[in-house]
Amino acid sequence: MSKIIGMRAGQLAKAADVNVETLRYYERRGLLPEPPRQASGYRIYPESSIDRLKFIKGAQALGFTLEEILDLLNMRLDTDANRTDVRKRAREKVNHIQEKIRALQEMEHALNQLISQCHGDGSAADCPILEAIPSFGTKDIDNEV
Amino acid sequence: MSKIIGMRAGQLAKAADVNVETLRYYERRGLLPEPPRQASGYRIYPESSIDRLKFIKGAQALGFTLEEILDLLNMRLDTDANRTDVRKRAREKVNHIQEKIRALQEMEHALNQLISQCHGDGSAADCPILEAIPSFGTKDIDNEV
DNA sequence: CTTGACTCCGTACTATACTACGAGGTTTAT
DNA sequence: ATAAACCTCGTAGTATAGTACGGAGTCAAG
Repeated sequence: MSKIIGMRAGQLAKAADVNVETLRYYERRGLLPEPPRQASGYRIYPESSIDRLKFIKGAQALGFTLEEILDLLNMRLDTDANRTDVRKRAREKVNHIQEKIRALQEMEHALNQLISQCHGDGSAADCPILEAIPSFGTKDIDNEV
Repeated sequence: MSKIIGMRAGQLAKAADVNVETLRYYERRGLLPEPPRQASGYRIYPESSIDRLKFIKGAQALGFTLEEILDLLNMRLDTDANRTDVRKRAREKVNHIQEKIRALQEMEHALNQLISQCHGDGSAADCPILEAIPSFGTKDIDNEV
């Protein structure tokens, strides 16, 4: 008797540090493909689901919406699109990501300014942050991927 | 007769590309300081409000919550905290930002992989993305600032 | 001196992304 | 074989971040 390899909802949820309900939610949203079922109806997830969930969580923390993440994940599956299209869309996403990186670097720089300007151990009343970064936020960073 | 310099809600909203209602919402949340009022009760915003709003919008697009942004903005105003504390908190935020940058760079790398692997002009069926980034998402990036 | 655009306020509604609930069936350890 | 633990589903509730509404007051142009 060969046992089907894979994990159940609870195990996956624990491994990826998400709520079990979130798995169903992502399945509905198309972020997590419908896994095979046991005779009982129980879902059996492959190990790779853990990485997929971590990818989703990571991308979210970077300001991508589930919609955008879906788009990222499905890029390779869009068989209607030809490779020229995929490359074009990928390049757009790269640009968008570079914008985000640039903005984060400005923020990092501003905080480092704050750290160096805010020396000694007195009151913090005069330590600036927004003032340290007049350039930040002047370029539009929207969430379009 | 000297006129009070500043802009009204509608002008600020337009300049910063946000909804007028959002201004009131941010005011309630403490993200936008309560501006002075005209005799009529109309708010008069200083020019600097535009930058503040753009900062907020930019930070949001990078995955920061309003709560976290408030924390960033108020860092310099926390007169209870001493400079040693502010520096410590700023360093934590810098680390967090560096994590985000690193993750975005991985994503960028993965997309560039996709672009180079997905050459020619045939079907996009076999162009990978998640597969191109086995390492992505293995390190936790939560939203704690 | 009126008309239209703008602003005020409280409150209610919406979208996104979960998260919980409850009734019932399944699996597993004792 | 039975109880604890787990899973199924639809549906309902929550948190965050706006966004809209509507009645009333204000301001500027004609």
